Amino acid sequence: MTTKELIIEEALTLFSQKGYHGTSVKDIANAVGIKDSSLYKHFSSKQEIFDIIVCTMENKMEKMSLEMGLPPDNNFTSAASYYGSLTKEGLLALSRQVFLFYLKDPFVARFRKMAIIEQYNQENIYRVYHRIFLESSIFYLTALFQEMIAQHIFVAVDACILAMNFYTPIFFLLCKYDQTPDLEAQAIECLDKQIGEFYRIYRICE
Amino acid sequence: MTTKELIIEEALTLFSQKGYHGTSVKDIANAVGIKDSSLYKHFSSKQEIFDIIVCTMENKMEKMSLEMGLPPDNNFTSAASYYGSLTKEGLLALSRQVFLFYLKDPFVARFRKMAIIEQYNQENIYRVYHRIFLESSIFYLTALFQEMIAQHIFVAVDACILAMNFYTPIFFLLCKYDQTPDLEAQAIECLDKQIGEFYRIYRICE
DNA sequence: GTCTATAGTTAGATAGAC
DNA sequence: GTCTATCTAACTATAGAC
Repeated sequence: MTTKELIIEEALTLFSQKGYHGTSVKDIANAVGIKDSSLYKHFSSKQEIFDIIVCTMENKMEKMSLEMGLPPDNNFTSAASYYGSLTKEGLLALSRQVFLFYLKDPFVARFRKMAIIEQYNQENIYRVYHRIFLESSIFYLTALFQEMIAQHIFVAVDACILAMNFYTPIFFLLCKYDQTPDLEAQAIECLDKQIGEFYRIYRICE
Repeated sequence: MTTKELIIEEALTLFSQKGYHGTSVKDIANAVGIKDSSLYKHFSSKQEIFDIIVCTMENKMEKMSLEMGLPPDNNFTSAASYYGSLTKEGLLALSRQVFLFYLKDPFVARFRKMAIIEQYNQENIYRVYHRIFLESSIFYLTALFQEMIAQHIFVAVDACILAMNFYTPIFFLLCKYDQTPDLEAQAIECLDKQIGEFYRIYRICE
């Protein structure tokens, strides 16, 4: 890893814990193991470090979200069929995978925390955070459930409602168990109950 | 309003927008209309201002949460009967009232934002925020729905699941529409759909 | 690309006049 | 209880040696 990448890395960790203003250039340099003045050979300002993190993570998150969890490709019809073939246990496993990815993936977890604490302060991260965690998720799931309803996998209710019922407990649990990795089992138990209920209500049995 | 109260007031506004480290003592003093040094006649440090806000808001929030929205008294049996008599429109109105209170009440809205952006940095506000917005809400609703199930108002499923299904969309929408008061109608529309669905699924019709 | 040295600014906080 | 003046420390950032 280059020094530049190391700086990004340590800055992300510190920003996600103490926030932008709570982290000094010296803190970052210390974490990297260089003097604060040396840092300016790689970046022109502290703000630039932050902005580059936002850009980098924006692309990374977009890519990860696509690979992970939801669309294997961007074809909703095949995705719907694929998920439709899942048993209840398969659906539980899938939701756990998505939840734990957002909760524990080192990049995603730090980025989410940084975004949460800097969203009112830094315009760029507000947009990215809201797009990824509050808009795209619902948008994608709505389209997916729409297709699954068309394929008679789920009962015919407003797909947006399905998306909300599926995703909002995940979002809530992410916020709730953010700082308590030791309570992961409890989080998963609650998640399983919600997804189980979702399956019970909306899944059309063969 | 005394100067001391004014300081608390302006500090809360600034902390909720720019965070603790993003707000200087001078910023607060300017907002109040005094010199920064004068501020130390009322508080011994910047941290003390923050801590007093947390304590004050903790009590205020606790009281408001009780008055508002949910329990008219702490008797779940009567509360359950009361809410059981609500029509669908009554339930929608109630959920809207709770949502808009958390979203727009000047104290609650600022406190929630401050809590969100300082939760990883200040231990005291982490506890208060999680207790009020992530634990108590679910805990209270679980007890309430438990009682409503016993009274055959709702179908007999795990009351905790009901509480999550009722509350997590509200929580999600609070996060989503925090900074966009102009999109309030859109938020309410989505909330109504979720609560309507909740009513449709779980309410036992006479 | 790292270091030392330092400029220039702002931060939180105190002393003492009124 | 507000002000001016001031202290000390920390901050972002730059200059220049190696």
